[in-house]
Amino acid sequence: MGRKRTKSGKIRLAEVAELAGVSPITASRFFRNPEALSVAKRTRVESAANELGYVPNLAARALASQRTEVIGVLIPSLTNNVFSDVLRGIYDAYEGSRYSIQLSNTRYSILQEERLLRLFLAQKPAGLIVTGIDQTTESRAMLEAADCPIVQIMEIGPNPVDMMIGFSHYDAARAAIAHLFAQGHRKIGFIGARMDPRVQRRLDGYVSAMKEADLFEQRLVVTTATPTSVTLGGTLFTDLLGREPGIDAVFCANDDLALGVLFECRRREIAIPEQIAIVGFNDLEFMASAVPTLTSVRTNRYEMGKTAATMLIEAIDGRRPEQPVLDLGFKVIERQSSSSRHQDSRPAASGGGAQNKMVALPSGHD
Amino acid sequence: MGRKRTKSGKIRLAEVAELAGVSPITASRFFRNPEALSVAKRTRVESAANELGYVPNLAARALASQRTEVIGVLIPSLTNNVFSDVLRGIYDAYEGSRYSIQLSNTRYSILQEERLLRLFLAQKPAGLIVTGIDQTTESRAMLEAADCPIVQIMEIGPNPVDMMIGFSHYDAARAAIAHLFAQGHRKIGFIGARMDPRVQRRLDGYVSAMKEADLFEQRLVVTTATPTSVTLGGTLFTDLLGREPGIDAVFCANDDLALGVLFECRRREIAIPEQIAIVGFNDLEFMASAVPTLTSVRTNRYEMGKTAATMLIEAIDGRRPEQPVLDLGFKVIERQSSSSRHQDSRPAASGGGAQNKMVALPSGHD
DNA sequence: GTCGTTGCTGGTAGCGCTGTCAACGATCCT
DNA sequence: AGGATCGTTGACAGCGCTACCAGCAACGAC
Repeated sequence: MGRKRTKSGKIRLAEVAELAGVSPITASRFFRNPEALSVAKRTRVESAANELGYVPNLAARALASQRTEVIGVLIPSLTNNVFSDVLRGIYDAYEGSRYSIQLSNTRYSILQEERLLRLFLAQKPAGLIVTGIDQTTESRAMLEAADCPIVQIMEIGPNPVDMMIGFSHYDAARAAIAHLFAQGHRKIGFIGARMDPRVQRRLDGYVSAMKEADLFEQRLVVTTATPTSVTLGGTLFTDLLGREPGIDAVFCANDDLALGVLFECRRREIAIPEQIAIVGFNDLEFMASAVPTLTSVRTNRYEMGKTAATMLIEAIDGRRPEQPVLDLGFKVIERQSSSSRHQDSRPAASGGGAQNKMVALPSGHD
Repeated sequence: MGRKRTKSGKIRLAEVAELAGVSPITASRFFRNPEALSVAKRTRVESAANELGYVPNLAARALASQRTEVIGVLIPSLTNNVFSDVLRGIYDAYEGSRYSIQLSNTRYSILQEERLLRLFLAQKPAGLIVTGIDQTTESRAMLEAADCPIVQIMEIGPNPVDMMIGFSHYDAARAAIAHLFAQGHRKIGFIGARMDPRVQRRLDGYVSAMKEADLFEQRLVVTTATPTSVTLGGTLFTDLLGREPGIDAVFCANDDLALGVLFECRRREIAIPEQIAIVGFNDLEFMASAVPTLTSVRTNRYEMGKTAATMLIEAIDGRRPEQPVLDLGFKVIERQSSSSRHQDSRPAASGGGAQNKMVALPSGHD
């Protein structure tokens, strides 16, 4: 009871209050809701805090207030370029806000995701960002029972838990195939790696487009559960050529694979796009400077992360978006690898909310 | 005072203790040091906790124990492949441990790093991982005053704050140039982007090697503060060719730039390696499957992250490594792009602790 | 002049857990 | 047998902050 000022050299709120000549609770309010103080006390507390170099104890705050200022982020991979762009957007959006990010890696396992979710929710996060729409039943139940805002990112689908931001991988794949059709290609192969739910939906889009044109054959599809890589692109393409030497185009489920195909074609002296056209997915930076330049489906990954984080913060602060489901769309960027005219960077088909407009959830494909 | 059992439906340690028929403090000990309990009580508490689905309140624990189980990680970039590999190693090492990771992005700014450090240290982290050895004086002082283990990663140098794990970028660059000399190259250009301290040291290594051979010329060096990209590799290479058309090799400060150079050469129909040899840095996955395959300096990024995290946890638990500075070394992976013999993947020079052995800090270059 | 009403401030009482120390029986040694 | 030691357990008192509610002055409406 008799303790006073710094007991172990560290500055507590009580010290700040004492220096400012106010009660601790008034000093506390200064940090949470400065407007509630009179201007005189506000400046007194502020200068006292600065003078002492006060930094609040987050653990004490969390314990007393029964909530944390932590945002949980669950992503499947730290390595994949796609997620690093999303993450960058998320971190950028939180810059300067009072929230901090707790990142965890599910390694593409929904069981791992469930385990992490349980851990996160026990600490009462201020909000949660989760990847995709394929949670376990248990995870889904926990998410719905959670009393914090939640954003699902990377794709859109029916029945959002709360908010959702992404685009239709299915439609994007269909647009890529439509582009190849428009260029006169018919025997179009598909190569995919990892085959997580989003890659699977790209495959579904490919299959549906091919079936509609009555061109689908199972042997045009080569996939593997192995994580993606450039080298793997070459391997899968070799496999595809072995099964069906007569293909005239390849749709790659991501750009790493597409680059691998490019190199494999070079190795085999296959002319691109004359003999085989290539279309990738994600439009990573290198696609535009490859030789030949590579067509890809551009996705707005950075914006996705940034917008998700922004929406989440707004929702935490009580300002829920009028439209909780946001389709960020995609755009087929036509380049030399699929253009008979050898032109560069002509935007072709696009879909969803490509102009970053808020749009209603398009009727899902399932 | 009169409260009892779940006040708001949530399970506290007190509930677990009550169900197990022990005092709260005994239940608390079960989670921190199970060996201190008799086997009978241990199993009783364990089953009670499982039955109730107890999850400890981390904020309360942190407040009461005056320490957190959070490891702070400060890295300059989330986008750069190099750091995502390191991060993956760090996250893998923490998997299953009781620590959690708090990641922050300094954006290559040592002032930002200082700000973040202040924030982190105020929360009494269990340990800290920081990138590089170029902190501000203020940051350095804070790190030295911190009462938690600290690992500096990515490079090694004199005067570690505490522990250190990395390799000599200077020596690695010298080895790359030595390799090019051995292949008969003399007019060797350097291209570099971002020019963070580690890239700068690679440049220093290049300069010293060239000067020793009396081959250095300022116009062979093209650098920019712009962040790296494949496209930028082509641009810088174009610039270099403009200044000195007679170059016979390029040492690229990273692999993205090298890939850009490869494409630019293809565009200009410059034969690799006959007309110009290319050497990259980091040995990213795609280097081995490019056409031609690209020589690079392999660095052990994943191991670096994993080992750093492991060392840190050990140190937190009181088992300090006998050798606090660990040189993970590098290896020049010779491939077609710099080999007159057109062979693939012949390891050439290597340096530092390339065999993952603990080695003493080699005498620094500065 | 009285009665709200508003704006600001402070006191009290914990949030859920753990550090410290004391107490206890059991075990060991001389 | 007596004392010392060890292993195990529990009581107490906070950790630093905030939720809640009460108090008080200033003000306006009637």
